[in-house]
Amino acid sequence: MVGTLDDVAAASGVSRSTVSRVINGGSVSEATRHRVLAAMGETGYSPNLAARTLASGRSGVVGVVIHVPPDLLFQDVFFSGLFHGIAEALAQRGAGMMLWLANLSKEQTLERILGMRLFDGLIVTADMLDDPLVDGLVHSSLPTVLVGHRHRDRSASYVDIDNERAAEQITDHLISLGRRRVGHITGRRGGVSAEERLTGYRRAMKRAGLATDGLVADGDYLARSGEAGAETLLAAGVDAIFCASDTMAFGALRTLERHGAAVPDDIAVAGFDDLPQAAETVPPLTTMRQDTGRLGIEAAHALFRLLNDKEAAPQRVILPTELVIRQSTVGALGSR
Amino acid sequence: MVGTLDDVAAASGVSRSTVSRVINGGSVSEATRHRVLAAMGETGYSPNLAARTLASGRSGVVGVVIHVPPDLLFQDVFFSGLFHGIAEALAQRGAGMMLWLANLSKEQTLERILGMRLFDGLIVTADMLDDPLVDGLVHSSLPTVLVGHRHRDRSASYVDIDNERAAEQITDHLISLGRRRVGHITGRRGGVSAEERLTGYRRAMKRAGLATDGLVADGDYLARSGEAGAETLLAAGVDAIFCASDTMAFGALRTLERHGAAVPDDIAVAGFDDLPQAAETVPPLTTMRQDTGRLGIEAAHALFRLLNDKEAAPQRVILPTELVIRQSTVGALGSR
DNA sequence: TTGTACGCGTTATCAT
DNA sequence: ATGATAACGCGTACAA
Repeated sequence: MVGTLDDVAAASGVSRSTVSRVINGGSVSEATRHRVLAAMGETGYSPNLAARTLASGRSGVVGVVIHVPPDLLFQDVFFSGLFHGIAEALAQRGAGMMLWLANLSKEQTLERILGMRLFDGLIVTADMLDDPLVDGLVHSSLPTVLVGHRHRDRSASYVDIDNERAAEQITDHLISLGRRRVGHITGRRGGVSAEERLTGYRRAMKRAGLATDGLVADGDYLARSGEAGAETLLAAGVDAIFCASDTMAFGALRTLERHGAAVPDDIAVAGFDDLPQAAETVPPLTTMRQDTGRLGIEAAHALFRLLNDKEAAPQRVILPTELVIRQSTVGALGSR
Repeated sequence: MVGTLDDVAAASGVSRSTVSRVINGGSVSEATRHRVLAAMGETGYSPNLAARTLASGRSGVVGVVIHVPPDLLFQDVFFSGLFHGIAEALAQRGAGMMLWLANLSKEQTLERILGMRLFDGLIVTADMLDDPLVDGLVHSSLPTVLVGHRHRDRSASYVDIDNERAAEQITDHLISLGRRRVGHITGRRGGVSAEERLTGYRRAMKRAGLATDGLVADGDYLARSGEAGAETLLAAGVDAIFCASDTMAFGALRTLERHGAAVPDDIAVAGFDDLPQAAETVPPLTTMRQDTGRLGIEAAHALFRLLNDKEAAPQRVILPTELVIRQSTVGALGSR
């Protein structure tokens, strides 16, 4: 038995409401506050979340929805970094975290989450172009922050990076080095980030007057698709490859090495993410740095802003990315 | 507005209690049940978790406590597999999952979890010899299932493998191949699994009349410590190395290759876990298979048994492990 | 500053 | 089989 508000009230000789006030910060005289606090210490009282939620409508719990196959959460650094950031930020603010992965269908997940009516707010990954789960959540009455966003989410709250611009920038870098047949290995097609990076790549190529026919290979962000993509692009006779993820770039490097193609002399290679390993490859990988942990933290903070101010406008946060130039594109020139 | 029990009652012309009965399976006539169900469909009603929890004392939510640094959750396959299994099993049973990692101190975590009084039960990893968090949770009034267990947890509910016996078995295998100076690279010292595997290794060696002085190198389950440990053991002149994890074995193999030591001719190598990559190393790795996903599933099932039967005895589940013999210990002999 | 009284949405007990 | 009605533990107008 942990006791209730009434127990504390009885123990300290005041009414229940007074105890409630010292907990929630109402105006209480210093003397009684002291007595109540003492009583709370003895009984080891702590408020019942269910009762408090029922009475106040706030639970202090936020739902985190990452509807991807659970193993992807661990394989794909984007998700693990993101998750890490969210967990940390929520814990710091004393919020509970309820997690939903892709163990159920999107429809089931949606129903359960909205049905519970327990959460103060939601953090949801939104990378699929067509996603009934995200649609349902965004249009629910719950304060929701998306990680990533589709065009239709323009009026929602979200945190994201500018994928298109980042891809354009890294492609520009390749072109500025004199590369003309720049290939691209995409991320998971149908995903917003993949499509936008592809768009950015295409735009840079077009602006430089370069064709992209046959220079795009579909990937899925994972290493094996990088190997396969490089194989394809090698046959297409590229002189540079921009991979939509570092992980794919690692795979591409392996393929190129197996084929005896020199990097960057024959073919320049660039990735996206700046994973820790990107600095350790041979040659070290040029890439676009993004901080996925920060993305998670910002998502949590945006949500808190929404929760603390009912009138708050939708929160939209675009985090910066940074081109990190290493030897996989500039050879030894760039260093020492 | 999602509506309340009263709304449904009004819409279907029955009392609130009757609606509650059709939801929770009381005895209701087929006719009224039908009307109520229809009304629920229209209003899109779904019960309020907080209210239900307050009234019944059951929330349908279980707390999952994996108090390790969040990045370890992703690096260490033991945890990711475990987590995966737990998430899947809970989702299947329609239970919500609230997750606690090491974002707060153990004391803070303990306080928050017990303070909430929202969970029906708890699943907690227990690998540290001295862990106030686990102690507090086990001694709380909440039904709790441990993953792993210390000696002092003998009377609690847990799922685990027999680490000591498994280590003994794999060491026996090495000895049976004629190896005499079998070294061991341990897991995280202070962890139950690491200590027990060490004990099992020592026991097998002792029984065979072999000394272990200078043949034990401390590791931490991760690859780098495997490299370092192999370095040490190489200098100690071993003819076999049993690593407490596959990940460390991968590191050890790299070190041995760098030193030009032939595996298994000069030095036999064995791991623990049977990760997917264990079959892909050169040579393929002999190892002890354990199914960490299954461990998570069993933990969830054990908890459900506890929840469904208040009188249930403590659940104790020891999952089997399996010695998988590959070329890293038997060379080409074992195959084709 | 403090206390009273009601409501939050359910479940559960007791009549009927 | 069904319907009142009392908890469940807390927040909060409102009154004092």
